[in-house]
Amino acid sequence: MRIKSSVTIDDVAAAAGVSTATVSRVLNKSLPVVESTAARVRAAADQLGYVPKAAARHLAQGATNTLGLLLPGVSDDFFRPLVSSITERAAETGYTLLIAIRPTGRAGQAHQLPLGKQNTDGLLIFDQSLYDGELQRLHAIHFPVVLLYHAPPADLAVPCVLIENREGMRAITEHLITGHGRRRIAFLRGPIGNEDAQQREEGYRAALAAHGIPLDPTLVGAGEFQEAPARATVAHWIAEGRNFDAIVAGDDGSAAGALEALRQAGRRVPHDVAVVGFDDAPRACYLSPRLTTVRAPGAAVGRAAIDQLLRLIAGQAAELRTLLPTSLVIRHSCGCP
Amino acid sequence: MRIKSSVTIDDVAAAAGVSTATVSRVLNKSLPVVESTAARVRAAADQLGYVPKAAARHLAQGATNTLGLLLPGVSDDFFRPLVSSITERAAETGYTLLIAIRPTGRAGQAHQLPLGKQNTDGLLIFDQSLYDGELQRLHAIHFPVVLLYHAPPADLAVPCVLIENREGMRAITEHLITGHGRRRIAFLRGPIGNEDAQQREEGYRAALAAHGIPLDPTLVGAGEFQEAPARATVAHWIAEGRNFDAIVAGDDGSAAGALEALRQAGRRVPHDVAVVGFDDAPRACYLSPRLTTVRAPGAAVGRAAIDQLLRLIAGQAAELRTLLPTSLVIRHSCGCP
DNA sequence: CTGTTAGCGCATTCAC
DNA sequence: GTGAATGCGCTAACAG
Repeated sequence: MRIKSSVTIDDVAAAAGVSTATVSRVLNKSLPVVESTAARVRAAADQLGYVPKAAARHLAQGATNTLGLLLPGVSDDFFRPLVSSITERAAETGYTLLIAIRPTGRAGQAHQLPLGKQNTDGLLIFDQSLYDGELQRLHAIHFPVVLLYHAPPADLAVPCVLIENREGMRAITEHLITGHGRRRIAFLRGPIGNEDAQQREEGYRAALAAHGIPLDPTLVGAGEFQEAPARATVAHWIAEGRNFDAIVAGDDGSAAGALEALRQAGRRVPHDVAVVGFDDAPRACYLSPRLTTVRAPGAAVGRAAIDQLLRLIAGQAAELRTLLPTSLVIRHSCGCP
Repeated sequence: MRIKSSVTIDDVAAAAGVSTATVSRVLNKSLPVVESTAARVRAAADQLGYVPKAAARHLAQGATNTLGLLLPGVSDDFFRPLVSSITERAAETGYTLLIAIRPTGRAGQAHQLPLGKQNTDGLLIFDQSLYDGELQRLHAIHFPVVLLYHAPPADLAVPCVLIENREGMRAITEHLITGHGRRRIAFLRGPIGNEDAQQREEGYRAALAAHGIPLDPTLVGAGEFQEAPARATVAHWIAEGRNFDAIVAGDDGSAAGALEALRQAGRRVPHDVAVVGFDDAPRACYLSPRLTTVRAPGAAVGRAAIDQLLRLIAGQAAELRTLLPTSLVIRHSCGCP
């Protein structure tokens, strides 16, 4: 004889003197039940501390009521608003959120995704390095997926939510030119192959071109979206005696690195060199001087992505491409008072 | 007639010409199977793209193979190493991690925890504001729970993983006294009722007492573990002309606030006033001067907590109280070169 | 070593 | 409105 380990719907039904079907109906409000018996059921459930077991309902319903979020790591400041908004939205819509973080180091290795049809109803993917093969497989079985901050391969019609990298970077570079009269503007690139990095660089180039400033290749270096490489690059420029009066960093992390290199070399910011970043990461306003940057609308991206995902799950058509605007955040590192 | 929506174990069994039991045994390596048929099964599974449905195995096994992590928010830098280590460890041990973040604003409201027996095998809780009632209920049904960074109510034998707040703060305060000759040392308290805050203040007081420095109540103010309140407090002290040559901040966030207030008032750090923090948050080394602080071993806490939790899940006894050491991180804000 | 069978706990038909 | 019966997909006995 087995021991009943936890209270099930049967216990509640017995206690309330009704069938399990009725208990289910009351608790899920799926069908009308006479109020008097409904009350009995609720009382019994409450009294026994009954909580429906997720696995059982998932199995019975064929849905998990769970959304998955795939992240490349938790190490970046950048994620915070994004993850917050996704968390909230999922809760609001009654979904459980399963977050998986890609194991470090395991690059290119074919491995099974921890999240998928087996445990979620849909997936939010923010991971550029995701196997295209995986994505293809997911798409082939019509599994609901929305990409965050990056576009799918051209032949795959997977909805994505993007931000206006190009326009944001163009605008902030232009601000340096027209607002502060800078002409020798250096650029700290993000990782090669990274979409955001690519688009941001385009924006930088577009602004120069629009104002008749020729691109000086010796003023474009690796920032890698990280502090250390950016610092090294700028230190190298200084050591070589390159002449620049502003630095446009690919993101706020590399802006921090630039600031540091400048400080060590005794260059004053923004007086000698103006510096701007991208993302408006939480750090941005702790840097000194406070960093002028482009705000990436993380929270909005999260909300939009969940909305599209829910649409897919509901079998409706989703926006294939949601483009969210960025905005300038003027602080002091550009030279504004 | 229903349409089979996704490939199940039956499909694999049919394709391989074996029973579902054998498929299960091969895929879970739960019992030996002749290699030749095992290979057939694997091939079939692979070919069909079979992925066992989590809900079904959970239901059949009576376990979810899932661990829950309850966080108060994602807004704090402090979490990063902690969450990373928990994530990794869970993956290493073959568990799925379900992260829930307490909905903002819903204070004191009796609400059902999103995580519990219904969807996890055990819970890691880092949320001081958790209803004691909830904790009691969990404990009553012997549900595996480990508390992070805070102790359970005295009458509840729930394992917890703590760090040496008191000793860490004592040591860093002493460093200011013996290493840099400071005597007028102010303190920026954390939130009232917060355990960490309380213990850290004890450490501060202990160091003063040990060196015969009387506690000056006018030099103890609210830091709230946040930048803005700390800045306000220090600005107020300065405006009032209070005399101090060092500030011990309850955490790195309030240290940042202190630094800012000092800078605005033209006080030089560390020359005029030394400043130290607690946590060694990622920000700490971006502050200027780089912040001397106490390292809270976030990653170690995560690993220890998971290990204890797995022990509980396995039905073994767990350490009721794991105390992890903190360590001094000497940078420049204390006056060291 | 392998196939057969019986649930796991719940939602959901179908009858009444 | 309500109860009885069925099945979701899988694992774990139990036989063989």
